[in-house]
Amino acid sequence: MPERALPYRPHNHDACVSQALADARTICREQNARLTAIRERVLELIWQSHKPLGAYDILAQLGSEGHNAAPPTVYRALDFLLQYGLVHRLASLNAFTGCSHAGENHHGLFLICHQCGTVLELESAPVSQAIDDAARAQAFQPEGATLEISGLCPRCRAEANPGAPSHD
Amino acid sequence: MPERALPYRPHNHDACVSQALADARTICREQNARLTAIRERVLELIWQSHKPLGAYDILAQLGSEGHNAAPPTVYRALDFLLQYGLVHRLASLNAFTGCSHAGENHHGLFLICHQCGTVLELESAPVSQAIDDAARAQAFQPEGATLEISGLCPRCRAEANPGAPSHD
DNA sequence: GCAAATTTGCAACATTATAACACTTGCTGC
DNA sequence: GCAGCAAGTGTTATAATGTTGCAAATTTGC
Repeated sequence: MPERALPYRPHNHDACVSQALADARTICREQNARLTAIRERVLELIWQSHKPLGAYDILAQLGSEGHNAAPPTVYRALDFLLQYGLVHRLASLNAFTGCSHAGENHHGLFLICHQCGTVLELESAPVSQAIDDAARAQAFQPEGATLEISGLCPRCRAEANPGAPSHD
Repeated sequence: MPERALPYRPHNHDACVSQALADARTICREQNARLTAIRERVLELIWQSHKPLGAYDILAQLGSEGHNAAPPTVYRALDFLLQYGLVHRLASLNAFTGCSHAGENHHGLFLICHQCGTVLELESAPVSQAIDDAARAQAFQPEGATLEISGLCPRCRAEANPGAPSHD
């Protein structure tokens, strides 16, 4: 599997989108789930950038392209996409972002730039392990995680402090 | 400093509350912040249990005791309490919980029982470290964290599976 | 084709949070 | 004490986010 492009660096974003859509189609086919036109369109809108989209942003975009949808339409599509792990909801932003590890059954760790809004999803075994240990130490049985880190992405960091070297 | 009682175990909860209020008064005095009647009352309501409270729950409780407040009153009190680290907001629940490490300038890790609603706040150096490492590996500069783990607390685990031994 | 199940459309509504502006309270310097 | 100012509170209205319930349309399995 090819390394995915980092959202921070310029990349052929159309390729991101078509890859995500192709993955989604595969996953849905395998699980006998129906990736209907609306669901696919919502997924595509979410993938239009690496910035999370609110449900009402999606609604507005659908509206501006003639599909006059009501909130439940969007929320149902989002529920479906969440259920199949194709998108994530970012609780700290009330917004949705495309899942870059679709099909891997994971809890992501999200790095959210409060400057430009870009989100990078990571998997980190050490983080998962540390959390699991901490929970176990309290006899707590973890089932789901919301891990959202807010800060400055490398690009915005560089802008804020142009002299500093980049460890990129 | 005495070990704090665990929310999961029966404890003298009045002591939790009065400790929290005393801490709050100290912190506010030190920082020349005004812990007014409303702010203190909101803090007390939040500490009434180890279950997070929604802003509108607080509003309702204030109402039921004759103080007919409007949403901004509650949200302003909450903003104040958040600012001085006396409460935390749980993004995954849209609710507020008392900070059990007030004054320590920290990001908590929250273990949220989806059965009984109880929340335990932890500090975990290994978790913080792992997250910091993961962020740094992406040249991302972390500033704030939302770490909320949903699962089963020991008490509810025991109820769900009475035969299992407790590693308490 | 047809019955059943799933999906979508739609209207209304619920919940969470904020804006704007007037009024009150408490502090500061004199 | 008290004028003047900043901080805090009250009140109304409204914005933003998310859900319920039911009917119509579409798809699926047979």
